[in-house]
Amino acid sequence: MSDAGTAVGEGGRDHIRDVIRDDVAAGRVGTVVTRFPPEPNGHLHIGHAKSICLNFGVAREFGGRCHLRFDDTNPVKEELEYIESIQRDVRWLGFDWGGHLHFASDNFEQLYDWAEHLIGAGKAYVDDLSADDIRAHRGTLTEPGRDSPYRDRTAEESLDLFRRMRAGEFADGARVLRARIDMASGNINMRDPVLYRILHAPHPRTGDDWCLYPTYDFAHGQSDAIEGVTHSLCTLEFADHRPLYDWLVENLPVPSRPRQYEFARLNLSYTVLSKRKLVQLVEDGHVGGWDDPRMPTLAGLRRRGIPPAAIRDFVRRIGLTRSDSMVEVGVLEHCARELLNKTALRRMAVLRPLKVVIENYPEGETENLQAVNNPEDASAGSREVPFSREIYIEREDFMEDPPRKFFRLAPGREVRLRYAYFLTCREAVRNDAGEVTGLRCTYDPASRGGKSPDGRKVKATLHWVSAAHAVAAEVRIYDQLFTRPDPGAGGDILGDLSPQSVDVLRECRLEPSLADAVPGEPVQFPSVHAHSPGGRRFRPWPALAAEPILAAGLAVLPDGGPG
RNA sequence: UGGGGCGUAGCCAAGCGGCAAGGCAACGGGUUUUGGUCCCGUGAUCGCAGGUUCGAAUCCUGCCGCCCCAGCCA
Repeated sequence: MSDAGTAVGEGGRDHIRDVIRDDVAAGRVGTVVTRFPPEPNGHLHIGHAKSICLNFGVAREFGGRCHLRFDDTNPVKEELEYIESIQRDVRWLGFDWGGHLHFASDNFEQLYDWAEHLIGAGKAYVDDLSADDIRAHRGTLTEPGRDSPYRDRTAEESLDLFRRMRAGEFADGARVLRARIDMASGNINMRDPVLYRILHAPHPRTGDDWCLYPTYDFAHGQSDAIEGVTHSLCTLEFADHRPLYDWLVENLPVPSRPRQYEFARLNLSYTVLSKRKLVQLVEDGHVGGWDDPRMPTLAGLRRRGIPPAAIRDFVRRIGLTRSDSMVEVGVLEHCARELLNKTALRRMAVLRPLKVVIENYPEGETENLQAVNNPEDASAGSREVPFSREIYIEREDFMEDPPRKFFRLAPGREVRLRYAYFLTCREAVRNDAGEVTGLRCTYDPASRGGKSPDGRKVKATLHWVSAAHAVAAEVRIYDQLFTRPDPGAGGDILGDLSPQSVDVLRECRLEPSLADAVPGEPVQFPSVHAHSPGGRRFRPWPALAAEPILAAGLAVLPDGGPG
């Protein structure tokens, strides 16, 4: 275990680890080899984190290895940019593939040879039917399919055609290579699935070398076999493909015999994890980009200040099963809070400033007070915070006519200024419109540090910032992107977008030490009772986890859940 | 009416024939220089109905419900 939460790779007990344990115990596999196989057509999100933690975690637990393999078989959708970002995100999450960076495209030549092998064995044929005709022949869920008129053409003819497909003689969609399996199978994936299609498109890695590309089904299992993957772990929707996966691996002279096992994909409340929908959010400008703090992408979570160890802990907690489930975001938020509470530095920041003049504090004087960096961690030390006659406190920490349950400042009431002094409100200052523009207060010089010598108590502790020393900043408060736990379930995803999921506060005042904040290092603003843009009150913590581009005057507040 | 999966508390999830782990959430109470943290306390007879058994969430049968599959996407 390194930092709080789970160490990289720590796993539990589940149906997949049970199988692997048995395989190892029975001597069926020597070195356990897994792989995380993203298609480079989008950014990784929290759902992928589940698979990444599983694959890399299992490899580590069993002393094996995990490969990072890009399933780059569809050049029309894939881009180099994603190949880079995916590697960066996997590393950020805390995993390392060593020298095992692979690409399905590394195997294109071998896969092509195996396709010819299948043709030669009478187990695959070139079909001239159009995509529409193939669909029409496929049958339905309850009716068997019909043979293509080209299904029985000779191996020689298919081979000739297949070679000419590679040579570029035909247009996209003109012909495909199909496996000859069973058009009457109840499993539609076995009704002569397409193995190769013509695509005159440049590939991010192989350029113009090919004009026909293998489908996922033809590339995945064979790539596993080439790499020596022993346990090919994927989500439930591929369970239907397992018979095909097995059929191919059994009918081809592959160097090893991988096995596929499935687990349920992650569903998180109040967000969407489908690549198509995430792309839509980005492309239609509903968010600032893939790394918008409201996005469930790893890049977005990172900007929101959620540490990778919190994500690993989250994955460990939600378990691994074969049953569909919807995990509440609260679990993720809890993991982030728990870790951040132990590690984040505390700093004072006033989001909506209200000027306070301490009338009995000497004019022009400044003193430095000691403030603890993290009450949960003494080794984090302390810092000095300047204090003076004029300070800012949170506007909402004062109420002229407070209700029963309001414990903070009000006329005549005494509270504590964190790490400073006890403060008593004498009166509110108003402008012509009658709005409170400031407070006149007095302090108790004997309460320096926040302790009352006579033992009297106060019901609240306020955060504050010295007016003359404060750093001006913009703070953004983010809330959930969607208004319902199951976005889109009522029809349109866009209709469930929260009308205002971000609030930009431009008048914030931060304590001076924040000017030196390390970008990306989470910071907590104790006692900030942030409100979501929609008015919902966040828990008083955690307040900020920064992408602190504080240099640019920006800080980010992570979701806090309803308070 | 085809094939493949799944059904244990609000949400996850252990359990694999012997008297239903744990986590999150929620609700009480205590501590507290964060209305945070921390601490203590509070919840299920296991989709339904039969059957087998001394005994079943765990075995059998039949229902019911939910998810996935008809891309030349992955």
